[in-house]
Amino acid sequence: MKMNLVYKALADPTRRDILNLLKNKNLTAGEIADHFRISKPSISHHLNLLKQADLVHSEKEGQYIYYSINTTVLQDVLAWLLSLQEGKEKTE
Amino acid sequence: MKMNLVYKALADPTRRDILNLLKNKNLTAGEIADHFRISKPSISHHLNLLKQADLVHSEKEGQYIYYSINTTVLQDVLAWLLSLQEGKEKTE
DNA sequence: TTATTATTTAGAAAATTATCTAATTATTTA
DNA sequence: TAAATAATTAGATAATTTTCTAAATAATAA
Repeated sequence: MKMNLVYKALADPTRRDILNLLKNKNLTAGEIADHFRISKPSISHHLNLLKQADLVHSEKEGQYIYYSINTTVLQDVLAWLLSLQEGKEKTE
Repeated sequence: MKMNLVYKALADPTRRDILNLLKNKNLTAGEIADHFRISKPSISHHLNLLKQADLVHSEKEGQYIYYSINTTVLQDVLAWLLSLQEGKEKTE
């Protein structure tokens, strides 16, 4: 897994908002787009970046595409953040 | 605190490497720059972004400037990541 | 089959970011 | 004081990212 894609994906506020939306509920691309003022193609692009980072999964259902969050990759981010905090205990 | 600056700061691999370097040891700008192939002004720029995000602190000592990591802002990132994970427990 | 709806892909423009060299500022040493 | 060292600032360029409209694809409904 290319962790750089994960950090890059998390760097954009729109994408973080999308993850917040998917936190409790799986949504279609259209439902997601409805929450934002930017165009559907732009949202589609953000969803694609989230997918490349493996932060979301998509599943086609008829003419709809449902998106769901995948938090497994966040484990590595979490671990890294914790490691940064622990490191300081020695010198302080 | 503008959290967007934090996520943006963490999105660059060079800046993440800088944080890794500062994890155990405070270093001068020059010592940090020596770890990378990119120019000193570029490193200076990255340090500035990390500082704006409040992820590092700088202190002048004579002609040197010492940089140290500040992990307090990471609490919020950590909390958000955990909230994303928790949200899914309901639906799964 | 034709029209409508949902979504993505293509291609381009605008904005942001990363990087460089040259110049500047501040400090220390000879 | 003059030279050397540490670091930043300035200004430019290249690369990446965000966003848009228009067009394409796929599925459903009339």
